[in-house]
Amino acid sequence: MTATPTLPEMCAALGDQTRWDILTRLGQEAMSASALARVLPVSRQAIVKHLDVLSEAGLVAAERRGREIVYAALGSRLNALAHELDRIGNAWDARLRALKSLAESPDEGRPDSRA
Amino acid sequence: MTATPTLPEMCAALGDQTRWDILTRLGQEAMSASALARVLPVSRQAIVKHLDVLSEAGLVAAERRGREIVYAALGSRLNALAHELDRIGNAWDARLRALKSLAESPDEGRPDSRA
DNA sequence: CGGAAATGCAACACTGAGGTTGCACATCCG
DNA sequence: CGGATGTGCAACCTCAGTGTTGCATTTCCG
Repeated sequence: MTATPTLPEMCAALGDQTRWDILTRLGQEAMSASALARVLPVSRQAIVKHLDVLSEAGLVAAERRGREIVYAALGSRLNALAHELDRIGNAWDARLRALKSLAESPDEGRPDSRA
Repeated sequence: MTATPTLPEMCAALGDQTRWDILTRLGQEAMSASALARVLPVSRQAIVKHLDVLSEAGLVAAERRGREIVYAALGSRLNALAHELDRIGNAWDARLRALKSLAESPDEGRPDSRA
């Protein structure tokens, strides 16, 4: 979590099936990397790397508990991303609607080209 | 967009800076691959590949106009993705809140607090 | 018609993401 | 203490994604 991750970085962090597998588990129950490795069909080291990426994106929180480190999924970052994507999507569609209405109503301050 | 893209697939499509550059342009103005190649610092072929990915994800629409193919950014898919991410994020946080309240008041735990 | 402009197809190169294995180090528990 | 158990670090491998170049093909316009 060096700084606020960029939008592509956030999406890239979420663009991997294994990471979603991890997130799904962590969304149900906080657990350690070793525990995840026991449940998922990948090595612990791979899990650790994914957890690093997810942590960098602010999607998981790590908490040291004795000799193990327990991770939990954080919804807040995901909600923030969702909000941003929603805004962008609305902007695109607004643009499309504007173009469409312009095409459908030719007398909107546009020189007459037909009659 | 053969079938509904999976969540990781959608995010992966959005996990590239160049594709965001393309989407940003297409969100402002519909244009062809060649036109994009003139504006962006990558070759037309690279643009075409990215447009294929974006099209597969349902994020852009292609329309043939004469000898060229004009692409436009579609906000609807992005809004749908945003909605899904928001739901998931809320679920995670709900889980966290449930655990926290459970830990603080072990006797008054409620299994479901849905409104 | 003839050329400019756009797309389509294919082979190729390079980098990095994802994954593995092996071992060293830390930490808890019986 | 001593053995599990968990984490940390590093070298290594493989392949798909990103990008390039070159050329063939389609399509419009003067």
